[in-house]
Amino acid sequence: MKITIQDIAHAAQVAKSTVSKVINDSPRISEETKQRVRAVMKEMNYTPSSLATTLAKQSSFNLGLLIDMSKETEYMNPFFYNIMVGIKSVTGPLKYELTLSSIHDGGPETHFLKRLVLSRRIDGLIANNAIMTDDIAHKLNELRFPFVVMGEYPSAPSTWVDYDNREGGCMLTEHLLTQGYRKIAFIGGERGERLFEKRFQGYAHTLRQAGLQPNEAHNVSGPSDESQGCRSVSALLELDCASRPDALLCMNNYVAFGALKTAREAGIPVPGQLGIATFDDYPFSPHTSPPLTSLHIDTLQLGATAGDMLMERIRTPDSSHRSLLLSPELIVRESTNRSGSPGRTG
Amino acid sequence: MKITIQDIAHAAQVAKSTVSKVINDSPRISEETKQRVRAVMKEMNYTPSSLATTLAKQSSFNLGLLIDMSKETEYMNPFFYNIMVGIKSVTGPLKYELTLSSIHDGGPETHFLKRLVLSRRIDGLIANNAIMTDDIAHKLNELRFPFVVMGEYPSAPSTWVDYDNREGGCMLTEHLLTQGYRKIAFIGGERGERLFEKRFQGYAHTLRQAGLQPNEAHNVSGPSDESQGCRSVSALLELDCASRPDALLCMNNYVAFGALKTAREAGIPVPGQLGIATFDDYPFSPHTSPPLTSLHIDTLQLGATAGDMLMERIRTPDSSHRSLLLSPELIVRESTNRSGSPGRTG
DNA sequence: TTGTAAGCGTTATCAT
DNA sequence: ATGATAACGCTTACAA
Repeated sequence: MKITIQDIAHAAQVAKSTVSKVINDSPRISEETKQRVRAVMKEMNYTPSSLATTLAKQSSFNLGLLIDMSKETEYMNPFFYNIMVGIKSVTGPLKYELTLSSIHDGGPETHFLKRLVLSRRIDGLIANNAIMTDDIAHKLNELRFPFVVMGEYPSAPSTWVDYDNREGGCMLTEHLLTQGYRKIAFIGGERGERLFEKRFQGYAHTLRQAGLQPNEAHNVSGPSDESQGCRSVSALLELDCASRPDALLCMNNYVAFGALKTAREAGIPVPGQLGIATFDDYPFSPHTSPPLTSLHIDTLQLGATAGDMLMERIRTPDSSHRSLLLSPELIVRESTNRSGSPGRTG
Repeated sequence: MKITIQDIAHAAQVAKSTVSKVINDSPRISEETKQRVRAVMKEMNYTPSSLATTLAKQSSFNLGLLIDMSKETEYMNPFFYNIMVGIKSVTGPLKYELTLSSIHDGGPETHFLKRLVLSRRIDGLIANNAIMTDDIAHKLNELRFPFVVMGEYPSAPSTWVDYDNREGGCMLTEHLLTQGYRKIAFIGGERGERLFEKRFQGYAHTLRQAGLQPNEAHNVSGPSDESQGCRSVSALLELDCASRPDALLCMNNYVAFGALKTAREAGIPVPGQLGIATFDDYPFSPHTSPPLTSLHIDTLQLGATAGDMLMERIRTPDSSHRSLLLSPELIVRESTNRSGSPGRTG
């Protein structure tokens, strides 16, 4: 037998509307009544039904986090927990719950738009850019439904946050140049991948600023995994002294790990003869020998920012869209530390 | 202007109760009427409000996944995504949503029991054993609220799943013995840690079965991180030939990584002079040189099983509690491969 | 300051 | 096979 607002009203000798006002701490209720009603609520161990509240208030106080669980994006897996904690850290205190949803849940029949948005199960949505489409964005805008995209999404009006991958490319390249490296190769990733394009842009830009330019011979694109790192280094070692790189910029930890391993096997001293820097600080960077200079992304911060932006859109759904690029952090470690040594390679 | 069941009723010239029956595909409605009503619904782009359905049905069709976000358990972080996908893979098709919750959300004032359970926001709960207490378990049982614990939880009546850590300890030890290793040290972890106790039990048991026993001199407990792996190996290398171990069983990948690194620096060949096996296959095991023999835990399967068990409890809340130990998988790699060589160490 | 009554959008129970 | 009507448990004008 569960107790309702009605029961409290009876027990406290007031109308149920009065109880409701007490629950919501309305200023038009006397302190005395509040005390009494609260006492009764506590006494009877009463908790309002969110099912009813939700219907009456026409708001679920629930947010959606939408991802595509069918593809295991290398990206989401390790970072998901942090992103989620980041989101909750700002939405939790505001009493919002967070519902996880995969686009393809419940069969292709039930699009998430129906399942979550139109059915009013959620008040707002955070979605990865990997699953966002212009259609969806337009539809959401049309419905004036609050949403935030995680990851750049410039192709349709939307509010999004991302880390600045281009700037990241600049930072790493800049660092390598400062350390005296001059022939820097970018390894891992392929033309057409959003992440690669941005990062490579930053790299190329910074090189040109320094009066250098990407060496065509260094062009070894491919998947961003360990074996690609190995292959890249093997290939680059074949080059003649003049064009052989003295530093590597890696797409991620796996590529860097493979590169480091192959370099070691080839007897090339790192960082002495070959500097290695990489995007991401997880999972290997702090652990390798030598530890890798890397570009750290605060995924907790990313989630928190997405949460902030979503709350703002919920408050003011008609405000204009905005987007934000967060700055990554360069973590300098031994793999690029050539300070002191003039470091001529060849 | 959002359209309700009433609007559909009008447009289709039927009572709203009829529309409701069509929505729920009641058999007492003529095929003809169904067609017509469905057409209208599609036409008007109608989606039932889950807020209303939920109140009428007295069920939220929502499950809770409860964790403690304030402590970053090494455990949850990398595995969270898989666990979650596992849960969704079984609950999603059954039309349940999954709500993530931290125990401490919304201030200490609002206990999750109130926030989620008593308020009826969720129909069932999956919780990590790290946050479960006997109090909570009793309370949930008292409320006849369906819940499943992830990780062993024998101290109070509950339904739980876990991987069999004791068996894991047996499997790894057994494997090392089979490879001809005889002086096996267990490194990483500390007395009192649930995980350590179980794993160590399996290890010790298998040794004794083989007529051996844990060498007291091998006792180097401590945190389960890389530096502990390094320290342990350094310490063990100090021992005289007789008691120096010929194989290591590591609490996790970080310990193993540290051990491997130190062994290499000391010029000890792995697996020739020292075999190394470890719990967990993430994040290093497949990538090290040599790759590590490890005990893999299918976290997706863990989530899926928890989901299954929860659905069962929701269907039959009064069935008796049960618990399940899943078997881990041994992945043999080079770090323990001494086949062919008699492998005497000293 | 408190009470009355009409929603909120469904489902469920009866009649018909 | 369909329709009225009462729940479901809370909020919110509007009255008193």
